[in-house]
Amino acid sequence: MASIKDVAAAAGVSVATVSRVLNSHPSVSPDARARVLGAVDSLGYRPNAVARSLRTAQTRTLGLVISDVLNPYFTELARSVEEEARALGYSVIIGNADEQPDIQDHHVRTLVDRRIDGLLVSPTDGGSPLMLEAAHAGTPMVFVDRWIPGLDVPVVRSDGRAAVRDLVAHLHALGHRRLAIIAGPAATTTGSERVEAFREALAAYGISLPDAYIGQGDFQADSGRRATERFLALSEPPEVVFAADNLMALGALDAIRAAGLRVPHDIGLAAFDDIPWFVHTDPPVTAIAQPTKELGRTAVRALIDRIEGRPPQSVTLPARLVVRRSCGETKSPAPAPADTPTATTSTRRNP
Amino acid sequence: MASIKDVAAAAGVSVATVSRVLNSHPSVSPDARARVLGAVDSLGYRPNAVARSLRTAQTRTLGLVISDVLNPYFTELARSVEEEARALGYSVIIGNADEQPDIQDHHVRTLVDRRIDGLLVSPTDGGSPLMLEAAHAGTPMVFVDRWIPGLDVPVVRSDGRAAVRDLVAHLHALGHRRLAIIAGPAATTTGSERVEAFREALAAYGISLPDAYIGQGDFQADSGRRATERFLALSEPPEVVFAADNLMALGALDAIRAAGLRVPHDIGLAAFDDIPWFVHTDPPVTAIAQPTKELGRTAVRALIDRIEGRPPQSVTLPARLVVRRSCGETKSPAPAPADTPTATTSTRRNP
DNA sequence: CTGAAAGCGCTTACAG
DNA sequence: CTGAAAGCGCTTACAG
Repeated sequence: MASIKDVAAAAGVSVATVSRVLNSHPSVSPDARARVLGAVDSLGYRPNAVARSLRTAQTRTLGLVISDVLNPYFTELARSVEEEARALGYSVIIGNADEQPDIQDHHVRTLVDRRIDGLLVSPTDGGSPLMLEAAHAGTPMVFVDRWIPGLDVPVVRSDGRAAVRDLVAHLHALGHRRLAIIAGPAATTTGSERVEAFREALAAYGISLPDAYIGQGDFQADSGRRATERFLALSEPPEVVFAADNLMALGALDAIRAAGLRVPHDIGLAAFDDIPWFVHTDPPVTAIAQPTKELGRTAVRALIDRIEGRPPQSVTLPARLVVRRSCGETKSPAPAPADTPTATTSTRRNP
Repeated sequence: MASIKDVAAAAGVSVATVSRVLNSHPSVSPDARARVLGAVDSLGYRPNAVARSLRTAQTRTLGLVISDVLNPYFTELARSVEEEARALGYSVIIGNADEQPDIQDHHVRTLVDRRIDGLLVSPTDGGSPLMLEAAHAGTPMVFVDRWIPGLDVPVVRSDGRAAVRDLVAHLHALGHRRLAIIAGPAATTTGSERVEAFREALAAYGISLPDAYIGQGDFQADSGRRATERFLALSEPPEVVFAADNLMALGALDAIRAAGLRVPHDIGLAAFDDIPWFVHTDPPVTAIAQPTKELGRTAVRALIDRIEGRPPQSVTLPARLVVRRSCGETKSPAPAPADTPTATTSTRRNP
């Protein structure tokens, strides 16, 4: 592959001049510029980004470590992050932790070794030593979705508290009183917060959340399945199960179906995180939708602010309830047609 | 951040010795090794991968350019690629082309500029000049899923021909004769091949595939919706619609629902590419499943073979039909229970 | 076993 | 406007 030396030789100038042309430095004669551009063209020269990074100490690359790529929520987040980063002149390298702290650490280490300019993380756990070290070592960092308390790292996330209250109001209006939740790992913020929000919302109706109605999941489908099986085996099973993410909801659907029961006739189901497929499940699933695309964009901007020396900001965006049919039909006024089929493609449009 | 010089100074040795310890070169005295390791530890030193890459002319990084991350098929492919690459000591940088040739080219260019060791591509089009150049310029390259004919680049893909024949046999047995397809872009191999496979399979039953029954899609949900609307507006609409990927099937479901029709009662639906959600749609969707995980693994191995100078091999793996209920119920022997709820998590297990 | 030195491909003061 | 030179952080023959 041609190097800057080859270009300089072909153009009959020094490598310094080639570099200046390449970086649109003003003081280059039109003649030299033309000769360099000609040489670049005929040699098919492309600057070596590795060498450039070594010299300038910046890679124009962002790292994104997410908990699980197979989770459509994170896929959409990753897409929006990459889109915004690209628009701002950065590339992004995605690391998939697969909800495993050691894989997460592997990615963080690799990313830091490659000297990425900044790191976007949705931590899988409460904070491994490596993650804490990275945060303190001064790698510009921003948390998205999940975060680690006690660190001086900006957080971009959404607040589902109000939406969970709306959900509980909806369930209560439908006459449901025995309400259970499948929680995520307590070590994650989204794991514990969603349970707390649910518990508080129930309390407002004088409903308690007994331990038997708290299933311990890990945000993966299998755990949703197991938790639901346990609920169904109870002498008094819940009337509605609220899964703290979409994969556990999928597992819950599996378990309910395997037990020969029907949603919502025999048991209701709701989920945190909305995805296009929920419009098409049997029945369509009532869910809490995060402003995922906006979250990704905002997180990138916050990180780049930090990288470029501007004060970064933590941002919290509201989530909203999308009522469908999986908890039973509302008898009263029809629910707002919030999700026409076009919901599928909403991710393709800018708000 | 500490550099190799700092470590050398702290350990009282030369940078050459530090480098030898880091790369487990045999000829280092135990004493020197211990002092270096101690210094590395106390300084929290991590080698700069950028500098190392510049020097060794290898990045131990693979590029993967896929057509659409939001398509669960590609997400799963990407995951399997990353997993296998990691196991073999490589990182992977994913570029999402979003089915747009110019974005695809952007990623190819960026990846080549970063001097990735090899490129895995599922091309969005018939071959942009840049892609052809990259292939000829000697960047080790392997095509996955889709490929560009006429290039000397190994291809790892799956053959759906037999599965499409099984599908047509299934539809024929159910009494369906008016069969339509929503095709992908003709410029992609998977776009054209699936139509041809379908046409051939129909021919075996003396059924023709009229132009009106070929919807032109682009592998995105919206195009599936529009094509289906057009089918439904026909004076003689098809009895079954076969979507060439899962997103267009989702769009078809939308259109059918919007028209107030039911699947399979009013119209049948089948899809190429199986995904966990198809078990839970209303009704569960009959689909052709690719060995996606295996495809990703095989592609990585082929690419690394090429990178490390071993002769790489093209591989074609068979796809298989998974019968569910979206084309009507089989009256005769119940279909094999190929997809119990555990299908959801099958991607978590090794075959 | 060890170190001095060259060099990977760039960028950027510095001097002219 | 231009070039010679230093240097980013490594690795690796080469000589001892």
